[in-house]
Amino acid sequence: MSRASDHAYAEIRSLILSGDAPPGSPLREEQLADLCGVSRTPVRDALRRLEAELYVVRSESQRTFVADWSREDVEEMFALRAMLEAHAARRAAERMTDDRLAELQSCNRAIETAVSKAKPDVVAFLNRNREFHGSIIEGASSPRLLATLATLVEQPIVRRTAMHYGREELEQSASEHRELLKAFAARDGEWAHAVMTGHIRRAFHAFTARSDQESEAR
Amino acid sequence: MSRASDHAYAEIRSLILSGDAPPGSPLREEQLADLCGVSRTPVRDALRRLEAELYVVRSESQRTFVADWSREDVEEMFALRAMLEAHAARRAAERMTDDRLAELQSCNRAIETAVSKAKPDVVAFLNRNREFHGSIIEGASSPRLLATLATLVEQPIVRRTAMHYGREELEQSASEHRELLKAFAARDGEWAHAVMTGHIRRAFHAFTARSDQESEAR
DNA sequence: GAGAGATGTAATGTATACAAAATGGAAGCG
DNA sequence: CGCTTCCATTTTGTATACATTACATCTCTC
Repeated sequence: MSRASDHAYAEIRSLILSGDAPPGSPLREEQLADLCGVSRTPVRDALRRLEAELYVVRSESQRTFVADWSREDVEEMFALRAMLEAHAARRAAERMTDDRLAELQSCNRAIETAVSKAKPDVVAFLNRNREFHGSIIEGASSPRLLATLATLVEQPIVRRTAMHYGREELEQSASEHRELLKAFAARDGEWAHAVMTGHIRRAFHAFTARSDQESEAR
Repeated sequence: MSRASDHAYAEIRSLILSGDAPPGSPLREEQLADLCGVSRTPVRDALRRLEAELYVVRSESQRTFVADWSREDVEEMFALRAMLEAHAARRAAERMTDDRLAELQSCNRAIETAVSKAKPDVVAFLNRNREFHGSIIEGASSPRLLATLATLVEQPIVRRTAMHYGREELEQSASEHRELLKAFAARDGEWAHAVMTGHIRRAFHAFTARSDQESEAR
């Protein structure tokens, strides 16, 4: 897409992900326009995209706010993600090519490298992890599914989960990916489905445990 | 939402659903603006919404076209819908209130009335059917799920499926709804899940059979 | 003093003009 | 004769000004 609109999208998204614009805080078009150095038109465009991707919500009076996810929302999001990604994993296993398998293996090696460092490289983990899951969805060869998933997988919550991962959880994640690769190598759809379900469910509980811990700290 | 933007949305959507703008045909902003009697700004807004709801697609050069669903796309859409609505049905059954149950029963009575007429009232069927499914999704009490589903359920394909239903298929659909109501009355999540899965799968096969038939006719 | 209504302020919605980009066709070249 | 390149035209992107709507505060009445 065009420059100004893309720039506004990236800028606002990063505001949200960094926490500079915390959940529930209002987003005024003119303020964002000034911040990005563009006019309101591309900002409105960016906000629409962010709304479709559930980063922001609009009140009935059309004011925009950073999305605030309740515990139930998060639970439901993980449940949906588990269903959808497990479905994608099954389809991907049934359609697995040698090329894609090699790509996935190489991707997970990069994840393991990022994790095994003295100070785990969480940003690299996140990027490679997204690449890994994205490649599986691609391998399911259903573009509509892909579009639907992309809006769920790329949620702030997911990123925050991993941002707070400890080494143990990061290694667990990479190990689950290895299991998934075995299922793919065997072209076993049911196996891949089951492993992916477990992978997402574990991530859910890691998130819940972490946020309970944070609540206590307060 | 505001008047002009809403109007443009409704107008363009109806262009697509009616078939006046067939799949693959280009949608030019200025032309649509003239048609709706508004400026390009609200038209752009409407197109963005329609894009998020998969009614239209944008080429890499940002031109907009009416979405063209391949057979695989349709198959995948139904598979996702089955998963998601069955999930919603399970949750709804587990949370079913007497009020909602009564509402659903009344809704399905309206469907049966529409179906049993000498000349089945397909438009009424469609509206009530959407109400029925919408109420179930609401009863699942997970707003994010609802938003995701709405984009899938309201697809042109779904509408066209029913538009081509014969009396037998319409009655079958109403009868499946009755079965679903029994599962809800029993607050049996698993039962509701199973019935809903069958309901959507049958709709899928009704659609495939119908479109195969149309292909032959050509 | 409390509540309802009005009014000013601040936000979003819309229209229009201009800028940039892409497409398609024509002309020139091999 | 086919291909490429360039230019005209069409289409979308952006900025800005103005209109409209929502919100908050203030005042007036009970």
